Amino acid sequence: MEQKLIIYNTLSRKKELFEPLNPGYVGMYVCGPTVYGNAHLGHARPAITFDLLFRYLVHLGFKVRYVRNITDVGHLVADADEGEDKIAKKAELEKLEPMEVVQKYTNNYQWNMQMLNILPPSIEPRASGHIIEQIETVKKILNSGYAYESKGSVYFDVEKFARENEYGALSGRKVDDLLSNTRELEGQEEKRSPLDFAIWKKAQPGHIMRWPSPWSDGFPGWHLECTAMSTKYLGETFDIHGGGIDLIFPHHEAEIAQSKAANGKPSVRYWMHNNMITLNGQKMGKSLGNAISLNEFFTGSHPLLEKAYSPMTIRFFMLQAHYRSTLDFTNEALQAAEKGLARLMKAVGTLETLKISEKSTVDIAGLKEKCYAAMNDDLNSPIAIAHLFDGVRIINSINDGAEKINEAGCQELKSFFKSFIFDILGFKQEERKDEGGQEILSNIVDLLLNLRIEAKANKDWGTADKIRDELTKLGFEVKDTKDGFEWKLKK
RNA sequence: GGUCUCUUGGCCGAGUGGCUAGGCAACGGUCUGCAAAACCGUGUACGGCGGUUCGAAUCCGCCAGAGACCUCCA
Repeated sequence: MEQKLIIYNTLSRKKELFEPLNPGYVGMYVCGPTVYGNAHLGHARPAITFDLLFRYLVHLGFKVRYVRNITDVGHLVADADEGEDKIAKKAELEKLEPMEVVQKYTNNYQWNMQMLNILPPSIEPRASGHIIEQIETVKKILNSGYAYESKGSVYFDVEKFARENEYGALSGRKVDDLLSNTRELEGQEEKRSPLDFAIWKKAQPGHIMRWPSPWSDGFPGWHLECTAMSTKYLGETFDIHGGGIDLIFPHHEAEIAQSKAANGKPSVRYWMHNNMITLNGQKMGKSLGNAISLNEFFTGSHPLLEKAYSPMTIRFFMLQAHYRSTLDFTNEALQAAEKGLARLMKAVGTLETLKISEKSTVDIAGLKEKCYAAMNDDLNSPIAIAHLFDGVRIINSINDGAEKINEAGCQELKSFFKSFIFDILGFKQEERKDEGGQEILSNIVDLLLNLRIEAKANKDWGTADKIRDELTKLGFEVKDTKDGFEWKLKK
């Protein structure tokens, strides 16, 4: 663990040396998806960002517990007063059990993540499986005096909390500013202040997702699950909390307040946030209606896509940008990424066949150092990848005889190059899909046999026989017919 | 309206006071009967106008444009 990892902490707005609470161990929590639709390109960004962090921490020798939740309850649809949550609404539309909807999209998400070669987290807890913990958290917050019950719902008292604690540090917001900006929404008379948010919500009569609690039959508030589950699995204070930059306010700010109110101390030491994917300069988001699902990327079935893009192309595309920058999606950029990745992977193959020389003319140790330096500087994967392409040039130059490498250098190059590409950046060799392979094969055999007909017409019996004999050797049965040929593949 | 961020060569994207990533495309070369592929090589760009400085894409100010958050959102 001689590498010094620096990460950007959203809370301090500075790059800080990462030092875990318990030496050698890291606890990290990342906000996962709300499973009410297929995962889109935007979901891939935090998943890949924090997969990179997870992989790198493990590579450095840390023992990491990585928790990424599945939100399957509690998020309210646009109007807070309706009390109808996203999952239930979708269930109504699709005439499915809420848990059926949740399962379907959870499966889809996990499958997409697997395609992207994202390692499964250590624990993937579901909000619906932690209702008891969330009720306990509500009780703790009530006991600390920072929440109040109102008509069966329980609200977090933001103004009281802010008077006695720091509130808004993560997002840089002040309570006064927030108050002056608040829109008046209907049906908020249960709350003392518009800034207050529900930590327990009484279910309306028609609401299907509901659980008993001391206050009402209802469901937990939409920020509470992360507090309850991170505390349960990582402790009251833990190292890293990640998520999309759009979650900073109000979600993460609410989490900070809830944890402090419930446990009396700050919960998270390093806050990390990935930036957004844009499409034609606009944020890609489900609610904006411009989200392209990962399934659509993998199959090319979206009007905006010129072709299908493989999971590894998408992974490479994202890692070629820093996680804290916005990344603009275009077909051109994705196709550039596809070609670049192919060149990188090809060099990995070439690496296996390099000729060893007595002396070495290349500096492998320096290259390796630069790659680590890039990763240590707030996971600068684009720089690391740039250096790996220097490695590609070195490998190709050795292969061409322009440079030389000795046995030790070659071993070092192989081990570090592969560990960066496969273990840390998480790329994998993709097999070409064999879809249409049969059709292509068939076309090729037809092509050969048509050539044979030409040869026969020219009385070039040598060529004609050669084609038939070679095909036979390969396992084909070729028969001449009156007006052409027939063939089939034996076995 | 409030808060914040961004503007880099044909495209995507790093960097951030002097050493001027990388990928794709383009161009040149090697190879090849020709072509393709592959490989090697080549690119002084940082929105505009001022200022600070020996020196600025990098710091400061103004202007223009774009975006994010303020509401569910990755």
